[in-house]
Amino acid sequence: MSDKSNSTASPSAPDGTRAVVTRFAPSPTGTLHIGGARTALFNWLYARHTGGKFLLRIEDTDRERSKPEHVTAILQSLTWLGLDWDGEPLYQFARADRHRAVAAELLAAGNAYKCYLSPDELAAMRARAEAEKRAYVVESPWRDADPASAPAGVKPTVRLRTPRVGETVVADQVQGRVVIPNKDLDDMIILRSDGAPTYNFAVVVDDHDMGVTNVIRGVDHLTNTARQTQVYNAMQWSLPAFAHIPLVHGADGAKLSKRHGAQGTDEFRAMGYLPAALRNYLARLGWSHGDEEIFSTEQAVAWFDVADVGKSPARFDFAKLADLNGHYIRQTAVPELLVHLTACLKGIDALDIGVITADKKAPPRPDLALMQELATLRPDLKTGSDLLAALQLAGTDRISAAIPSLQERARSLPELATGMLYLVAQRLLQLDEKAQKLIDADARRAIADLVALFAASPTWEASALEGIVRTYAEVNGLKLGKVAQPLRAALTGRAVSPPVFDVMAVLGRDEALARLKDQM
RNA sequence: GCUCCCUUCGUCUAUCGGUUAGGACACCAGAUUUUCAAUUUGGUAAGACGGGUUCGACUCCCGUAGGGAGCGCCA
Repeated sequence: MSDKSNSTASPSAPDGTRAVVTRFAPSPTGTLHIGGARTALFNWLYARHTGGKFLLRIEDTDRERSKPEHVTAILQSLTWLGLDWDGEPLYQFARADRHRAVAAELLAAGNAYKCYLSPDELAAMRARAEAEKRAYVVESPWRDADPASAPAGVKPTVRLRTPRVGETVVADQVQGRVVIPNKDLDDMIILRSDGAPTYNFAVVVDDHDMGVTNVIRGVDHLTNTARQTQVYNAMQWSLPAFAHIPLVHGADGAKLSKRHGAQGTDEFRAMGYLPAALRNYLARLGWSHGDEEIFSTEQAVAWFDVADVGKSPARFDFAKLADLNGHYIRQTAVPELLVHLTACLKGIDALDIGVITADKKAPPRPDLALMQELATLRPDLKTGSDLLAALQLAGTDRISAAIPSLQERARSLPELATGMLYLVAQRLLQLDEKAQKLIDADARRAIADLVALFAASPTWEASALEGIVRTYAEVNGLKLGKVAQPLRAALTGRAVSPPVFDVMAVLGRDEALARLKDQM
């Protein structure tokens, strides 16, 4: 991409219109925000829908805050989400010479000028504007001053010479026609005094050079677009189509932030959401296709259009995400689920269990719930990786055997793992309060009777074991629950678990009998 | 403060001047059930407010209120 960055025309689509090129342009100052993930998703969906290209640009011009590890993390998150990009990511900082060259063109054509206003002078102007309750609009005296009168030894910024009268119109595919009077738009700085290009300028040059036809980004960039439009006009470049999508808010309606429990895509992975579920949820947040709620990525690609994106901000609803996630967990085949589970457990390593649990209004953290449960059952296991190792010790075939009965009740991967804890529990099992209550004198007698019957069973299949218990209950005039619940308590240490006979089958004859005998 | 944007059940949304205002999540109740889920049946629940325009407004216009975003030599 970058080697032919001066090309202005994008390839033509078969029908003669320009082929669509979208881009996602994160700045690597942190991990991928969930709102950014949605922006990326919309760009990706639109590109795939139209058969166009989805490009990536790393906006790393802030040398202080940009970090290579953030680039890696962002790319990993996009990959995890299944959003593949075309070509190599473009690094904005590497293109500073090109940006300066365009600035020089603008200067030569008289569309930009050198401004010798100092930061102090600007601060004073802003303070005055605030005091007089006016909008802060810089009117540089250098716009029309004689360059010869420039102060010696002062490095100027370069400002765009923008129209003083009239208006700049953004024809937005989501927001509609947004009109901003030019008098409210001051002459933006395109080159800092150190020669570094500014964001609003670099974006235009890059979008143009990359052949971007459709800019889909958050509404927080709407006013930037007016400024960027002025750059396009000054260079006589054709404008891309703009679509400014509403932001994602937390449950309280404020912009999504740390206080809402999670905002990084990596955190959602640790919480055990499947990429397919997150994709489905995110797509449905602000966009709709009739009454469709659950749809495959292929369907989303087939249906997606920026015209169907709403204008109002949407609140993030963890309950709905969890419901969707449960759906996708049930849909996923065991081997694939195992892959996701492994990755998820590894991600729980660094999490501090002590944090976050205080706020009642905070969204549920299945990962933390898992760790708390683990702390009571196996205090020796401290991290998700420890648990993973313990599970692997129990045997992959056992894990696989345990999954089918668990996946239909789990709404997240950590929940799935929580349901597996009976596998790694060690004798003597620590029964929780509810489980202890289930084991009374009657229960002990029943367990003793059943242990004898089980021991005599030629097979250890769930159906056979169930037959034994059903017959026993019937003969003794007991409800099945009266017998099955104590078994559950003895086998898992909990009053809630997957079906007991599945549990017994997964544990195997020796371990199951031993746990039962422990409670006689 | 200034500029711009938004407003249908608790939440995400459908509706594109004529509907008993639909769906999904959540919630409540019933069925099913060895627990929890899953499944299934049913239920509660909405056009912010006030004016217009119109035979007729959730839908178009104006105002009010509430909410959001932007106002850097950050991105």
